[in-house]
Amino acid sequence: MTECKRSPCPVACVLDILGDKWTLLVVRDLLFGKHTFKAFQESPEKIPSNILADRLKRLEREGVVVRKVYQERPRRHAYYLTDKGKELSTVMRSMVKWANKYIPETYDLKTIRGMLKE
Amino acid sequence: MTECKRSPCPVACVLDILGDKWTLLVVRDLLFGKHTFKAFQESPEKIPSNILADRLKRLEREGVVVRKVYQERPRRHAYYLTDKGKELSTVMRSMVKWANKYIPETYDLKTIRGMLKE
DNA sequence: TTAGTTACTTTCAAATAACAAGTAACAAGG
DNA sequence: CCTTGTTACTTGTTATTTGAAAGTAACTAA
Repeated sequence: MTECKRSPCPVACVLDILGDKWTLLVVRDLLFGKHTFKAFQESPEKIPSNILADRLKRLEREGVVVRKVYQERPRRHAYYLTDKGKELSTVMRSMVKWANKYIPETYDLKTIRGMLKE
Repeated sequence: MTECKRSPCPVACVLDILGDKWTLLVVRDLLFGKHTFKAFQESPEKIPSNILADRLKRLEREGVVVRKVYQERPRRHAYYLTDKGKELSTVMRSMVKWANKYIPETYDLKTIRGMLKE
């Protein structure tokens, strides 16, 4: 079973998992304590529901996220980061540092955490 | 002039610039000393030429890259990272660290540097 | 019975990506 | 000169992905 990736470059491999406009925002929400489909949808960027469903599936397949039943009747699921997922916090923080330095009017992490809670 | 971004979240803003499968590979090549259109095309992931042209334009517009004439007759250009671009090395390194830990058979930075030189 | 909630899936036009081929501006060789 | 080669793109053309809206399933509560 040959794993089919573009190249053995770690950057390319990360981009095969996270290289799009939405995936890392879901990871951000998970890191900030959001766990349900609805909660992700309510974030300020307003991710379309079909894209969200697709990205959650992909993250689960990649072992970044696990899905757990949190309620029977009606059956409802919640999403959690695995250790692999949790360690993306370092990648995210380096991005935040860069953005705060070079992109005007971006909030810092604390402010964002506040925004997502409301 | 209201800047039109999805949200003031630094993660979202970074993804508006780098959130796709190719852009950060061009930045990687630049960090590793590649500077010409042809050199980027020769990297192992084989970026299509129209996508490369588009990404270089976008990176220039975002102030991550500058284009300089390195030869008149025929006129030829080379691309270089600005300070803003160079500081993406920290983001890239955090990705490499994560990939080396969680994605099997990814090379380390030194090996990749070697691959890109040949 | 009707409305509301959550977690999706489906539909479809529009945008984007991938692949192949073409072009411009020269240089070098025969 | 004329052809071949090189670099840096651009232009089609087709394939895939996206995004907005609407629909569905399985309930709960009024």
